[in-house]
Amino acid sequence: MRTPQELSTAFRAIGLKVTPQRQVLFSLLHQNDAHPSAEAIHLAASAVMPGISLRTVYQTLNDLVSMGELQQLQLTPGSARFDPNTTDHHHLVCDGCGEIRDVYVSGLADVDVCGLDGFRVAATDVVFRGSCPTCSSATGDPSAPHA
Amino acid sequence: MRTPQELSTAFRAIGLKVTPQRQVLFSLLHQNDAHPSAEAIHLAASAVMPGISLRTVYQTLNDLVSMGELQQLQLTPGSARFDPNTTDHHHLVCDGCGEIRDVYVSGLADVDVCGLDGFRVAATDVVFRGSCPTCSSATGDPSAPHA
DNA sequence: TTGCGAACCAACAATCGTTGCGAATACGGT
DNA sequence: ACCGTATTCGCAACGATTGTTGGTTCGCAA
Ligand SMILES: [Mn+2]
Ligand SMILES: [Mn+2]
Ligand SMILES: [Zn+2]
Ligand SMILES: [Zn+2]
Repeated sequence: MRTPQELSTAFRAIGLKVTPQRQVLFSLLHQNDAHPSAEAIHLAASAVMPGISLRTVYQTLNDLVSMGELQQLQLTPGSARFDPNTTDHHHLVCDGCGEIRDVYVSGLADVDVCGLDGFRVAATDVVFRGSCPTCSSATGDPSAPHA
Repeated sequence: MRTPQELSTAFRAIGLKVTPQRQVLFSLLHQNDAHPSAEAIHLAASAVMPGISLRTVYQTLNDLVSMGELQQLQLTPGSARFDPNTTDHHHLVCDGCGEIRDVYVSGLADVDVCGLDGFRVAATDVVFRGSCPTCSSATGDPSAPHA
């Protein structure tokens, strides 16, 4: 996702107005690597601008997604997550706490894929599921310090 | 997923009963490679057993998932898809029609993953998104025959 | 500065996918 | 056949997201 300033310009360029609400959302999303849900963004926005409506948050998130500034992820059942990181990256999902982290994968082009007869691949998403360090140490860690 | 017969035995072994509804679901799911939604399964089951409730379908699907006989996939927003194929495989998702197909990937162990500091990976899911042959030929196919 | 139209909000209602609940029913070990 | 318990099913409720409408605010181009 581009900077709030650049997004303001981009919004105006396509006839969308740059409102205070949208500016708050721009800055909350900029370089946000937490992969927040709409609800989480609304919560954070409410701290800065009390009264901002959840409806407006969804509206703006959808705008950003269709502009290609934001990626919408559906890695688990439940609410969608939003990702301003539009570089080529993939994700770690913690089954324990639901945290999502960025991960960078190289050598993907070398894997051998069997079964795509005629299917045209536009994007490849790799999702690693498991436990984050916090959740790992909390339970069932065979490498935990003694008893 | 095992055969309906084996599932019946497995259900009884853990104190679950083998009802006609469940038997219908067992046979509809066995070797089903369509990655159906709960709704789709309910529809198919209704043809065989009119009156079977959607609630029962969800109930049994959940049982099968927690027994490890069925995989639950959430590859897009919307309804979950269920997959009796428990072999090591991955998926193609058609953005056009929503079809999901199996695909087999080898050489995944050789990719270089950067950024998993302390994260414990239990499973890796690869999702290829694009267009199936049908949807490709329908629109925007640069290799389509003439006009 | 003014004016048009876009965006906002509040307050709902509605949709979709899924689960909770409770009364009636049926499986299956004895 | 009997009985305890699991299962079924219909309906209500849920969480996430979107539609609507009417009144107000406000960006921004002229
Ligand atoms: Mn990311
Ligand atoms: Mn599959
Ligand atoms: Zn965790
Ligand atoms: Zn298709």
